[in-house]
Amino acid sequence: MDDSLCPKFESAFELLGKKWTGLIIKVLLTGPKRFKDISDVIPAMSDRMLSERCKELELSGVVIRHVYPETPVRIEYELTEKGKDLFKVMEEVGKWAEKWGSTCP
Amino acid sequence: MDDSLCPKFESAFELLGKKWTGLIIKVLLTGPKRFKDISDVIPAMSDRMLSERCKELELSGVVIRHVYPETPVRIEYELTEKGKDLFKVMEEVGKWAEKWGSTCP
DNA sequence: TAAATAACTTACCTTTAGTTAGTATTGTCA
DNA sequence: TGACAATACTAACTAAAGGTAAGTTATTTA
Repeated sequence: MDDSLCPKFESAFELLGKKWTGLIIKVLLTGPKRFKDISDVIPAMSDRMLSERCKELELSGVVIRHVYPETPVRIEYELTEKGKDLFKVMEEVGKWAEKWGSTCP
Repeated sequence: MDDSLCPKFESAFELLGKKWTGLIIKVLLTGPKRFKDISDVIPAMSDRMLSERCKELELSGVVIRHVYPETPVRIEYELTEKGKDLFKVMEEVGKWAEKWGSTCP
């Protein structure tokens, strides 16, 4: 049988298999958020990382960055359709996490 | 509303949010595999990484390491119930990857 | 006897992530 | 007015993770 991995699957995990990415997406599934809002929910993550991940996620088409030219300027990050489509993935991760609590067997 | 992240969810992503982990689990979902078999399916990953990840996955109760004292000794890695339970997650990642091909919006 | 295979380990170096501090812009407080 | 605070970053530096290549042990095959 063909056990070789699908390249699409591999590239999905280039995204999800990076530190913080999953958590950022999870947070954005609750609606568009400002930089500060995301960083408040994930305090262990540094601003530098959040900034870097947001750029990567924008590049890969998972989030859009909205600039509202108010005073002071407001910037929001929102999931695209592609991003919102990760809902099911996150839901299953949530169920698994709930069931197994993680760490101990 | 409470947007704070569940610690269980966070710790799930300490596992999945690491390079190679997702791919190794995906491979093991097709059945128990030897070290060499896994490394053949994921050629971009080094032996050092596979060795390190296998230990981590064993520690977190996702895989069991079977030693068959034949000559030469045969070692197989198999998913535990906890590991097999990630099937749904992987299935959803697969669907998403299939739909969005990854990278371009 | 030489070379090969499985399952790792070690040493070394590069890339990624973490920490701390700083910047530009605007707003608020005394 | 002047000091301080908030937002959304960036820069500089250190620490940790990952990559590369070679070595190890035991056994088997040519």
